[in-house]
Amino acid sequence: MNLENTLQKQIKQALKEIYDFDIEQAELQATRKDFEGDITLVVFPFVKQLRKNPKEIAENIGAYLKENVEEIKDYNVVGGFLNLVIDDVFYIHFLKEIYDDAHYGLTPPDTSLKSLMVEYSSPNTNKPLHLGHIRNNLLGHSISEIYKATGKPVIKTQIINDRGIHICKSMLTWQKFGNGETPESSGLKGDKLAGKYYVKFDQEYKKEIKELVASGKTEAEAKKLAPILLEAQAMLRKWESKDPEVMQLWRTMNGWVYKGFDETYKNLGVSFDKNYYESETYLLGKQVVEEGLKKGIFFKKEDGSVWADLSDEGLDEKLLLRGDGTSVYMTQDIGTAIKRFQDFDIDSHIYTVGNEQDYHFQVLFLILKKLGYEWADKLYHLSYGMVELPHGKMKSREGTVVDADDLMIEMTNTARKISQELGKLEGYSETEKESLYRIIGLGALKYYILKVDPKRTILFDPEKSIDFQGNTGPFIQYTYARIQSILRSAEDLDKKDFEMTHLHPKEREVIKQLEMFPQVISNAALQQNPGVIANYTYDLVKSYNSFYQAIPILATEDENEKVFRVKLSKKVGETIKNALKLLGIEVPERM
RNA sequence: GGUCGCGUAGCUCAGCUGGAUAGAGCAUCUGCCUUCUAAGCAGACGGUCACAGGUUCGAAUCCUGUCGCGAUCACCA
Repeated sequence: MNLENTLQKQIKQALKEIYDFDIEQAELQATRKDFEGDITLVVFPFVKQLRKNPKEIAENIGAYLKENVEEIKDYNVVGGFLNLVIDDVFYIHFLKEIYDDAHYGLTPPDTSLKSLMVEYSSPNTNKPLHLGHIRNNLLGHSISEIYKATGKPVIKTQIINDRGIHICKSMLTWQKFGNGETPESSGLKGDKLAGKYYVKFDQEYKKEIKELVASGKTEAEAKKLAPILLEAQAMLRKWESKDPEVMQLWRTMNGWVYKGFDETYKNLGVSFDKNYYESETYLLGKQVVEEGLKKGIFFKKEDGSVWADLSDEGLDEKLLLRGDGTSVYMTQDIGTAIKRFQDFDIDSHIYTVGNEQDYHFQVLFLILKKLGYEWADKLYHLSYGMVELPHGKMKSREGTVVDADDLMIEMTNTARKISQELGKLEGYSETEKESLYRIIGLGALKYYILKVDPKRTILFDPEKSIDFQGNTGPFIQYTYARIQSILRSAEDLDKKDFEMTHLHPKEREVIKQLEMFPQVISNAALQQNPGVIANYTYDLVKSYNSFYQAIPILATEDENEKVFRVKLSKKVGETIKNALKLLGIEVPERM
């Protein structure tokens, strides 16, 4: 039983015995730094019913707890706050207790639970990944890791938007202007090559619009009549009728793109257990919608289009099938969701998708509920804010995107530059150094993005580099490296035993941070917010650094204390590593 | 216009399931490397928690309204 539970129980007992009063839950919080104590009970909530003054209640409970709970050494009362002082021995025992568990805080996979599916990334195959995708991927990957750490089995997936007019645009311009260019012949990554022709399409399209407007058409007409657009639309129709030549081109170009994506994913450190392809799933929802129509859940309009009426839920009517019977985005997502619950033994699903689609998911979940799927209540939209540049949103057609690959390279370069200036890597081979620069550079990038609450917009200024000092990934990694340095010279001290009864305040502070880790993980899962882990890790590291700087470790005279401090350091290092792993951040042995 | 989200120090962000005097980092300034890695530590400066009401013993946190920013309300995905 942990301390918090013990206290809850004893406080209940105290109120019962002293005042014959029952409570559900006592309000406990960490004691503010300016007061003596570790845990504080807020007694205000009882004041009204007990008709006693807060100070008196707090004094009585305090005396009772000091008497009956061995971990409580002392107490003091400030206003309606009962500050409890925990015995150092409790914290010392606590460290001993968790010391041998290398997975402290992490719950092993509970195979009796059904899995959670997490969808993220979900790119279009006509252009490379950019900073927005990086945020998406990091969030999806991290939330998967966090759930796993709570014991929940997780299946990671993406839906690849591999069909549609946007892909035909790239295909068409490649056919017209590409002269057979391939990733091999051009040295370009496959996704970059496809993206190049997507941009080319837009340029040609704009040129044609200009010409049409010059010849007397209105802008609106010109946009519809531009020959290159008509050609792309014709290509899409050919694709839908499985024209062999178009299919061949489509497969080839998508193949290039997948290879490019794989490289980016690998560099970013994310992966998927199962890929879904829109070309294979886009027709899935139709049947379900037609059945829903028969059951009267949906309705048909005069032109034959099918709709869901969500006005009872305060929303509008939503189109599910076009007048010509073809499906729309919503129809596909209905089908895909159902298929996923058929394909896998899952009971819940998280969609990592930008907040511009909040409405879409609100509607999707409602419709699935109307269709009677009991799992509809366990669908979540992990909605995150856009990554904006100083001049607004990124637009791939206008070339104002921050490319994912370029950014990762740039971060690695910055790490290299800083590291070389500091010059602390004597004895490392070039390969080791390069690997280290990558770990640090990506650590900075990932932490920078994940520490922010997902729902907030991130402003990214390419002119200002991402920090490597202060509340950053490298600061945390640096602390880890420092600890490893100590352990390398500590010989076998970390395996010895120690006896102690008193702690330095800095030591206390560090152990108190360690104690919070399991709770932090479940909080992060509950809030679906990796930032909770990031901020916790930062606090842990700050308290460790303060300890590190204030008191000697290896130079400690007393053998017991020395062993204790080495073990405390090792445990902090382990926890940093485990916490950063939840963010997809690696940890260096030196830096 | 309807709906949803956001607004905390010069900048970037915590805190928001109500509790004590609102916290970090960056930037600016002061100290600390002949002792375990200075990507660090100790400290100073910096706030009308957008604004106005309300609920409460207590509000940055909950409710209502106003203002500002953003998203969305496609037979696009």
